[in-house]
Amino acid sequence: MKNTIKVERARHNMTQAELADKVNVTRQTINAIEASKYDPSATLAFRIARVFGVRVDDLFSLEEEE
Amino acid sequence: MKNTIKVERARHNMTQAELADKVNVTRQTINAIEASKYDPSATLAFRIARVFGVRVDDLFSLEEEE
DNA sequence: TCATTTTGTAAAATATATTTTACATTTGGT
DNA sequence: ACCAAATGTAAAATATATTTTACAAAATGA
Repeated sequence: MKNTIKVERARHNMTQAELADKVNVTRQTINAIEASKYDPSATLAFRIARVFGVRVDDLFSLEEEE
Repeated sequence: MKNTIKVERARHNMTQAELADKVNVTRQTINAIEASKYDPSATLAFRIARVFGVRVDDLFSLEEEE
């Protein structure tokens, strides 16, 4: 799972903490997802996409994990 | 999280077990997701959407959970 | 340079997804 | 009615996401 959250945050200039607030998770969760440390739940993926007004498919992509 | 997996399966006439196979999870996982017993991971959501050739956004939707 | 905000990271605890095994119910065809 | 395939479901085990607390490093502005 890759994603362009960092880019969207820049575009909307929003901090990790602000985004975390809006989607009801902790800052660390956003940080970890941005860094691809682990994948979000589908629900969280949708919430984040909604904040930026983009489709989940445009924000995330499946980088062939085995 | 709602989804139209059952419809897509019908359209492609594919069984839960077949779909499970294609996306590398168990039949029970597909069954539970169809029944909205729990939400899939984003990765799984993408894999399922890919099988049907649709966008994640078209297959799943966020039915305002609190 | 100093102070403040933002980001990176980590370990332990908790919540949730997924597997495994197993059985019951429904559905479709004959 | 019978048989087989498909679906529904459940409990315990395991994997993975997310929280909490806490600190270190980097970035930004004055």
